[in-house]
Amino acid sequence: MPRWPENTRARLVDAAFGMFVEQGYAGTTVEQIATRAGATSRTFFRHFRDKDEVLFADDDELLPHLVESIAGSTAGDSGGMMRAALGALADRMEPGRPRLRQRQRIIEQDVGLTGRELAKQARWQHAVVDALLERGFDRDDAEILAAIGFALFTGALHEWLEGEDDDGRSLRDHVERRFPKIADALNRPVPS
Amino acid sequence: MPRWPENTRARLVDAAFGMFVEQGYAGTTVEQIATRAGATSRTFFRHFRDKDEVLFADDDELLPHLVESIAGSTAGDSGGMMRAALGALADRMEPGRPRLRQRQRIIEQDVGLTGRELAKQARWQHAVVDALLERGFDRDDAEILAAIGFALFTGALHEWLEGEDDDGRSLRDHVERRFPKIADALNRPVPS
DNA sequence: GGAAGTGATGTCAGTTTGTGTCATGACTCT
DNA sequence: AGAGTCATGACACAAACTGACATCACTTCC
Repeated sequence: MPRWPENTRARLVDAAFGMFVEQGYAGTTVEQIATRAGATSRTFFRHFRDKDEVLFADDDELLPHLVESIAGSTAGDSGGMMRAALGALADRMEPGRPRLRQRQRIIEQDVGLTGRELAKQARWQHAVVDALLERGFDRDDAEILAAIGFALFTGALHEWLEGEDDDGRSLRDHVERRFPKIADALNRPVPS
Repeated sequence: MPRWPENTRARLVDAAFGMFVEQGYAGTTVEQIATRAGATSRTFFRHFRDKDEVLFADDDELLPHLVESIAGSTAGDSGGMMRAALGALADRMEPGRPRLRQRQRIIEQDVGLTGRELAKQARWQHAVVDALLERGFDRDDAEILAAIGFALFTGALHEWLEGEDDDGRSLRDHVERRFPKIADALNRPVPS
């Protein structure tokens, strides 16, 4: 059914990651990416709103799962709930470590990219707050819970990305290690 | 001693805010800003790295005060310490409400600007973590405290910005109202 | 008091990002 | 076979930046 190469988008993503790693983000041109992928810069911009978005486009797949984890949780307290939800998220991210590490290094090169990553996290956090509200928490509690959860998760994520591939420590391990430290902020009963 | 108008930078900032309010961020050109300020776009880019930065340039003045609040705090527990530091920060921001509100509305228009604002907040949060480490907290505690503090402060900030100028509720009021909600996460003794 | 800096600004040409518009040509459907 | 679809290419263009050089009021030093 495909009339065209069909994987153009994937080829563009691969080319972009490759060139960003080799030449840095600012040092590579959309034109170069497109050429390497056998396409035109015009085609690049049809697939991705801007040069940035090639790094963020496939990111939002995980969010629905996270929200659903919270909506469908059977834990009795907020701590168990966040633990289960963030653990499941960690499991889904586990196989992507090499690519995520690459991506992380690219993003750190550029203030704009860093900002966009944070904006994405903020969107996620907001979605989690909504899910918690839906679940019956009041707004202040929901916001604090989400803030703590994300602070914890991003801390764990960075530690995990800095580790070696064969260090035997999963992202889930990193996440769960941190939970006891914040136990007293996370021991509220889930509203009935 | 000034050989040139000397306030070029300030004129550029004023022109930029004015045009962003009137025509939106994306809808105004650096050329237009520069012309309105009686300058050239080349001059604009000599004062500000990008079009964005005219909105963020003067922002980091407050950070040193915040860090110093924490370094010099005499409170005995983490809650009192954060309360004093964030309260002092709120006081310093109080007079700037109209401009801050303008700025907020401009930033909300654009994903990139939102991201940059978040990146700035992250830098601040990181500086606060460092200050807490310096003060003797362990890293995990410092990160959680800073995360909670910023979540609380930005929530209060948004509420305050949405209020009327004459509603008699200071930013400090908004901040302090939120403290009791998170008491159990903020009752750790300051390490000796 | 004049010569030699100094430093913010202007001018101009060029690259890169991003968009609007139309053409192309393989593929689908009837 | 003919009509329509649709991802892509080609071209032109605006706007965001950058590098190189010129200017010219003012300072400094002799």
